[in-house]
Amino acid sequence: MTTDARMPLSRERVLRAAVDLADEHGLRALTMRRLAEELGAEAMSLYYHVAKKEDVLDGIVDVVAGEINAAVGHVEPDPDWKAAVRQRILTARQVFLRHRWAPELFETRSSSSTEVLRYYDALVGLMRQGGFTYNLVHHALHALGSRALGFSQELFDPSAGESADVPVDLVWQLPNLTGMLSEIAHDDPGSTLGWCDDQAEFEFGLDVILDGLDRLR
Amino acid sequence: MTTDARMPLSRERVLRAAVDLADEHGLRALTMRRLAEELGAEAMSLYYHVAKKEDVLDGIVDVVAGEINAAVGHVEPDPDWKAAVRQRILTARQVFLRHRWAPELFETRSSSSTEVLRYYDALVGLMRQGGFTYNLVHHALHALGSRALGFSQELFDPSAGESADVPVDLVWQLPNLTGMLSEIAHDDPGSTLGWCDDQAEFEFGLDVILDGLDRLR
DNA sequence: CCGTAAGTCGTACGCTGTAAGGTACGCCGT
DNA sequence: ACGGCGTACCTTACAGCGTACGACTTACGG
Repeated sequence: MTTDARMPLSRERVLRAAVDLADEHGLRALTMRRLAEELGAEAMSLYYHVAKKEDVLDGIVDVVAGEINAAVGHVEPDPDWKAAVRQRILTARQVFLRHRWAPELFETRSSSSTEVLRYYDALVGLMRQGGFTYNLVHHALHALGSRALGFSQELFDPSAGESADVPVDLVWQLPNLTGMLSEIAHDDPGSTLGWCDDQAEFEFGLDVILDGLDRLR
Repeated sequence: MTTDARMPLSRERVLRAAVDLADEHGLRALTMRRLAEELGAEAMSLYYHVAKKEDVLDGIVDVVAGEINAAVGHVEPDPDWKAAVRQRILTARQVFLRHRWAPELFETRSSSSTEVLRYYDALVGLMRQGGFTYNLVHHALHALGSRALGFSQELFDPSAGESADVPVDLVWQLPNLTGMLSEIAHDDPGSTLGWCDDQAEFEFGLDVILDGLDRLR
């Protein structure tokens, strides 16, 4: 688990270890002491390469965004703007599936990672080529929200509706919800990102937005 | 600031104080000691009324969702499903504008607040009346994501692109982004929720999705 | 051989959530 | 009247957190 340890520390090595730690044990396990331990060093040694913990968090956002840019760099271009953007976003999503902690982090960082800016720049370029005005691209990015980067935080967990921790008398007050949940065979708990955000639902929402934007083009 | 203090503690009083504290000083200031201080009590006294801090966080989510349900209860019904849903969501959004910390919290809670379930139940009912199948309603909720509740976390902060903390050589690598930002007079920093989510952008994205859903109905 | 810099570490401080146990008070049955 | 008990609150204490500060080790140029 702990890498060979006697390699010299560096900002890159610290950030890569941080990503690995978050991948394996979640964001909560990412503490300076634990991170140092993983690197075979002491907590305070990290501060020579990193300003503070916030810097580590900003850094791993940049690392993940870098992975996204590397991934989308391999997709072949498509003359149809919608297919190109769609493919790009779905490719980016694959990276988030490897780093389940990333959405939560991306949404709470305020400073813009340069890799994220690079990603958006290419996305803007794709839409411009597709005939969008700058103004409409701007609206489009807002409309897509986090979907532009490849994830969407879901607030609604249908599985909770059928789980037993909801009191029975409350269920009677939720006729529409229980009706829906009983009809929807929501039995594909496969590749979820966050809670209940499987591939089909993500693509459905994405296509609704992309089709809507296409009509406004 | 601190309320009159000699009223007896209760779960409700603790949660209301927690909401007030978060409103005034942010989520980071919401610690058990600080919360107790605000109530004129000691930290450990709170644990008689709440299980743990997570319970407080779940509780204030429920409080906010309750405010939303109270607010949407006053909107007059509309035979047009789209107008009804739209009005409902925009009304809910007003509540989030009063509690800027709430989006971040809503997205990191996994357990479903009963008030949130009630909100979704009514929303499902509205769409069913509008002619949606349960299956399409389900897709619709996923497509709306956090917008269904009245907020959308924005990842892209255009103001960062023009701020000086981005090095000049990087700006040259972002022609599309700088082109867009120079053309967009993004000078309405008025009612933002999170970063750069003003009313117009929220409504634009919402309408794109609602129109798209209407066509699928 | 020494000065200086880079890189690492030990110690300590103030903060966090909360486990464990103590204290004051009102209501109860006898 | 009185002992016991549940309710509500408090005191103390502990492990873990981020990190300020200063000391240490090593490498290297003069």
